[in-house]
Amino acid sequence: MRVSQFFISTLKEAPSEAELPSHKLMMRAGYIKKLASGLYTWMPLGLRVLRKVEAVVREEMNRSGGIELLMPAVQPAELWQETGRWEVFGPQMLKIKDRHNNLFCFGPTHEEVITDIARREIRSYRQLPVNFYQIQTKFRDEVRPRFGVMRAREFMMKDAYSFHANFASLEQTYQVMYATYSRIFTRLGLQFRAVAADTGAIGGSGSHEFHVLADSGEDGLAFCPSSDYAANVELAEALAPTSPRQAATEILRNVATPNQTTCAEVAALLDIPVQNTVKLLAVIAHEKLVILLLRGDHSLNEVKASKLPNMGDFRFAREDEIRAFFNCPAGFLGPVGIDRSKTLVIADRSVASMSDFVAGSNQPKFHTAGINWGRDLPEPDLVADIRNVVAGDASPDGKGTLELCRGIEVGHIFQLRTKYSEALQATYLDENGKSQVMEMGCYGIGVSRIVAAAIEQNFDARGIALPAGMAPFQVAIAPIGMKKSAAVREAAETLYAELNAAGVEVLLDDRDERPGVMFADLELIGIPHRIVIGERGLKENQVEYQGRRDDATQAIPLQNALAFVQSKLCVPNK
RNA sequence: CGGGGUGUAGCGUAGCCUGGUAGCGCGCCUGCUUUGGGAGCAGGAUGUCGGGAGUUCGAAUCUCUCCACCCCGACCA
Repeated sequence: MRVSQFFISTLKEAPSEAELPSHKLMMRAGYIKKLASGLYTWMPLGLRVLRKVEAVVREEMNRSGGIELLMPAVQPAELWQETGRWEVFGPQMLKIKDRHNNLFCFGPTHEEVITDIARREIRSYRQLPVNFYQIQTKFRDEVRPRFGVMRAREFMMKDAYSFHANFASLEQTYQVMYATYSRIFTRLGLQFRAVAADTGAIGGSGSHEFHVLADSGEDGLAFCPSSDYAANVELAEALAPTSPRQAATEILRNVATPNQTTCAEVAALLDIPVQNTVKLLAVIAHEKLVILLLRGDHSLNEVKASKLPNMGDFRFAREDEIRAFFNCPAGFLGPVGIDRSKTLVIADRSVASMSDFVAGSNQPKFHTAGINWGRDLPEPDLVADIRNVVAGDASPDGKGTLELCRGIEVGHIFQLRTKYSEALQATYLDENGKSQVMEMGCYGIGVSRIVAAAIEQNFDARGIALPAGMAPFQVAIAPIGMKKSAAVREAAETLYAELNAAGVEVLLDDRDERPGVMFADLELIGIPHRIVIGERGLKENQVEYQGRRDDATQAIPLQNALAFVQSKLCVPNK
């Protein structure tokens, strides 16, 4: 491709709305253009990258037995009403009406449609298992789209759905998909981690997420370096302390804390470890105020808490609800002296094993110290794991301690079991001629998100430095003074023709720009290999090579340029 | 949806407090020069100052209102 016949639009300054390096660079490199919040055009350059990712995903899906099809993006409401998700999905689903006033949605996912296909097309156990997939645009009306295509409303997804005669078959395909996903992310040159995950709104049993590791990731991950335990922090279990609760040694007393409202501030004032403090969170569950107790340095895990009996969709209590119950402003709330007939006290496992601890007093400007369970207040109504794990916690598999990192979720696989096949009556006849409900799995990859995540992991001060498998072009030729110098022109055109003939994706910068402009653009847009051709070098019969991650150029004989580039393409550019 | 913030040319921004000709850098167009790290000179184009209403002789600037976008939180397959 010649730059003069392609379309490149780079920016020296990133639009002010971009925060993340990947977002800024994708805007600056002209990969994407924003149309509206969460809606982006993939410009020619960015689209080439997107297609590279798609191609790898498609190849690996085909290789592992996936069968590609393409379902409609627009789906009738009736199908969603059958599974009850028309209501459950809520405002995240874009609902639309056609000219006949019939209701549709722009598909946020395709369990309903594919299960409808399965129930119509699959009659016999002989047709199972089968694994359908598609690569297609999804729309989810996110509450807060952000970070460019990282969390866009319209995005490209690969979604696969498998159907099985029994659970063992599902488990087998699930393992195949797990391995396939690992291979896809490895091939794309990404650092990633697979973690056990919560199943969320999609439902089902087993589930794993695949995360590209990046500090800017929106998800917290817990993993154990000395075992293969890894889980989303949402799910990672915080074990109960192994040492039993110590006997009380202190007397119960109020301490003045005139300006201290957080556990850290109180601990600092009293010169005690923050681990000796307890914080109280007041939440409303089923219209009843519930008290959650956490150690001062711990944070609430809302996913865990919402799974407790009667907690369901709880919310934090408002200031007026707190005052009505405690007769005290937030910041000084504590568990001692509470009317336990009107509330439920749920203590985190770590809090339940504490003694002589400090908490609010339910009087402004005072905290209470020397609190002990049993002596100063009744035991908790419920002791449960309701906190997020922290680095250094014991691994739930008992094989070491946990570490934390952050990740960008790029893949998620689920064992759906019969949630959708039952609702939509997707059945088949087994060997005995008996009707059975199909087992189902589903497997998603955020194709467009991978592009952003990969850049998040592969950039430098000069711009995007994607792994070779994802770069928009493999090689760039930058001729200096091309219009003026016949020698330069001829050498550049010859090498360009040779590389094209050899099937290399080569970009010839024939704009006749100054060298600095060409270099800056080619580096910004992330071409892994660059050949510079100038009169200076041609006098010595040489051209220059520089890899995108190299610090310096190296001279190579002109006649070896083709072979040299080809040798570079054979080794991973990482 | 709650809290905070921002809207001025394609991008980045100044001006707003204290009302009076809309400015700068980059980019873009023309010409000449230049050609090994985002060139120089000369000339030029592009703004309904987010929309609407109001106050005023006069509004980018003050007031009200709507909209869009961004950040934090909640939410999230």
